[in-house]
Amino acid sequence: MPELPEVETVKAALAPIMAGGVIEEADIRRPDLRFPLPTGLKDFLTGAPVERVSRRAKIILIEARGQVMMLHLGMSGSVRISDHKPNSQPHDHIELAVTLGGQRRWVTLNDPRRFGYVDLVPKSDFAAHKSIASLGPEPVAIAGDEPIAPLLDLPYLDEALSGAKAPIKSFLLDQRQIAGLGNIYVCEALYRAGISPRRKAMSVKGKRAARLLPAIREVLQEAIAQGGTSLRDHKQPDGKLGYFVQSLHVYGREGAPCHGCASDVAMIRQAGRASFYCPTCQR
DNA sequence: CTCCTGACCTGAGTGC
DNA sequence: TGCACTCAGGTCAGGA
Repeated sequence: MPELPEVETVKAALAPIMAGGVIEEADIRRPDLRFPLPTGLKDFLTGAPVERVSRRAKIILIEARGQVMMLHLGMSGSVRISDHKPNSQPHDHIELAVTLGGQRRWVTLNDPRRFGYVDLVPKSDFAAHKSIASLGPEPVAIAGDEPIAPLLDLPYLDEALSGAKAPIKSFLLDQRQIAGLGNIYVCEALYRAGISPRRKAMSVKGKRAARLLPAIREVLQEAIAQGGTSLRDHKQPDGKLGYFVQSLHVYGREGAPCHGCASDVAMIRQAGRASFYCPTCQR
């Protein structure tokens, strides 16, 4: 489900209700998601004063007690925030009760497919964690956030593109190159940049590369501003839908008219993933 | 190394 | 209705 804009939406909802507060209760309802949950997770969480909630790539970071709890939502993970203890839903795996400013709220992690994971790492080892160390730069800066990683820029992008033989579609999905993009926003960024997903990454240079960078930034920033993209069941933590789905130009629109030239949007498979694009506008 | 495939898991949608 | 099948927002191990 969640790419950078959806994860950013979750983090932006969690930060004001968790940072500076205390996790008073932690209900861990199964031993694993994609991986076994870290040993001692319940003890770590129970009574923990939360220092900060942030995000790197698609991973939510909750800092407390000298450690960082890493939360990845995988394909189907979501977070709900409730003012009252919620009725348990299928696939609610972790429920936290958090108190801040005298108000208690409940934070529930739901993940039907369990492709998500939770890990716990000392702050001093965070940068070396295998899910963090290999990540590429962050594509967008979030107003008010301290930078957690280098920001994507054109010199970096040009250099990274120049050595990549894979299609640009696969390149952009590779978290080691740029962190945070997923299938929706790669398709949309390539549409905005007028670049075919089939083009070899190393052939994206000059004006094409210069168009790609703002296309990536703008599509992500617009999606964040609209609360992400709700396709099937994705919701923001307050239960609202993400409205960026209205702004999709190609993703999920196979056979529908291109918004630019009215020819049919095409769908191909690349590295096992669907790529949607306009064969006329994207070269 | 790089790149691609299949696996992980459940639920929603489609077609018969 | 029911069943079989395909597909889904993401990684990750393994093989070419």
